[in-house]
Amino acid sequence: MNVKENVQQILEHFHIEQFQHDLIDWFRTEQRDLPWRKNKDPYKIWVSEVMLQQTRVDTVIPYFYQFIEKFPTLDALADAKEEEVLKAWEGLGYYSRVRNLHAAVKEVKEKYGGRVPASKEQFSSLKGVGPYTTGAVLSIAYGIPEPAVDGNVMRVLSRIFYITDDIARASTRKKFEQIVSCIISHDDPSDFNQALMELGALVCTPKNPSCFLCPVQRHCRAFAEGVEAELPVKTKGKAPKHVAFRAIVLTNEEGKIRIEKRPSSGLLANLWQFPNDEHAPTPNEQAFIKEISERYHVVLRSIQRIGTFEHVFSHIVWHIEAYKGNALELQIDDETNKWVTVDELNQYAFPVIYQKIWQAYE
DNA sequence: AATACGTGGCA
DNA sequence: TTGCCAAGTAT
Repeated sequence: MNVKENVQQILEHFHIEQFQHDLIDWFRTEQRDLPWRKNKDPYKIWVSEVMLQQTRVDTVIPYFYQFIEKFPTLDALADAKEEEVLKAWEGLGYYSRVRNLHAAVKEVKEKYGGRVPASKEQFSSLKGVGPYTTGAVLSIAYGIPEPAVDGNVMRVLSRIFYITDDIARASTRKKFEQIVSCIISHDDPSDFNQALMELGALVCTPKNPSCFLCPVQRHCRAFAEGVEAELPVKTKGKAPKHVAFRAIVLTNEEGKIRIEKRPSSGLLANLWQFPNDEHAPTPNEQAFIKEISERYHVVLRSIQRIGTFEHVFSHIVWHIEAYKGNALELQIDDETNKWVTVDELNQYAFPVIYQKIWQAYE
């Protein structure tokens, strides 16, 4: 059976207009008062959608306020230095999101005069703009009936239609996009898409869904069958790898701190960190002293242990043995290696794990 | 298709 | 405490 026939079959006996009405009516009275819902500024909607990728609403809210205050318009963000943009994102995670957003906004300023394109083709070609963000921004900001299928929507619809496809698989999202394309309200695509997500966040939750107060309970096949707790089907990923290494808060004779910029791709790209042996973990403290002395061209006689730190990423677990040490400085700064004062330290974006090490040092 | 890519919250 | 995330995208 091909995809279209499959979707046809799924939608058989489904009351589309009644569903739209029940869902949107609920959304209009029950939706949360969120900062990105104050207006339809495409730039602000876009920023919020990028921040919300894999990130909780409660976490995003303070970042959104601060980011918009700092970069109130698309042009303001386009004109900003990446250093400042990354700093505004510090602690939010998935930092390539904001580097892509920065690049995309620059492109919009140059090619489209600073106006976010309402064309699916043009908008979706921008860096960091995938199928979800395309649908979300075009529907919410411009009222264009495009599906915006995120984890909430897949969960809600897997229950409504009793769909048992594994939502961890990339291909499954396309099936849900087909379905949403068929059932989306053309009168109000914005409220429809947001309502589906809001329902997933407030009522049709991953655990213990509140079916008794669900506005679309009468449309839900999983509820009718009593299987809502079994859905959605989602296979789990593999266990993260463990990596152990050392890091050091290195001061010079002026009391300045040595920091270095991480590579421009990969984990925590372009963020700053303290000297470490992440890529070639040394077997003992003496070897670490030798390594740091040679790599940074400093005279380092002794180090003191600060403590052991663990940081869990989605795919890696870092175990860092942290030290402090004072060194005789023999090297000049460049773009990616600097001696900075304690005050200057807060201009640079650090991964959370290095913030923890700094706090322990102070 | 499968994996890389962050973080903090919650049961 | 350990697991599972939460409004995804790039490769």
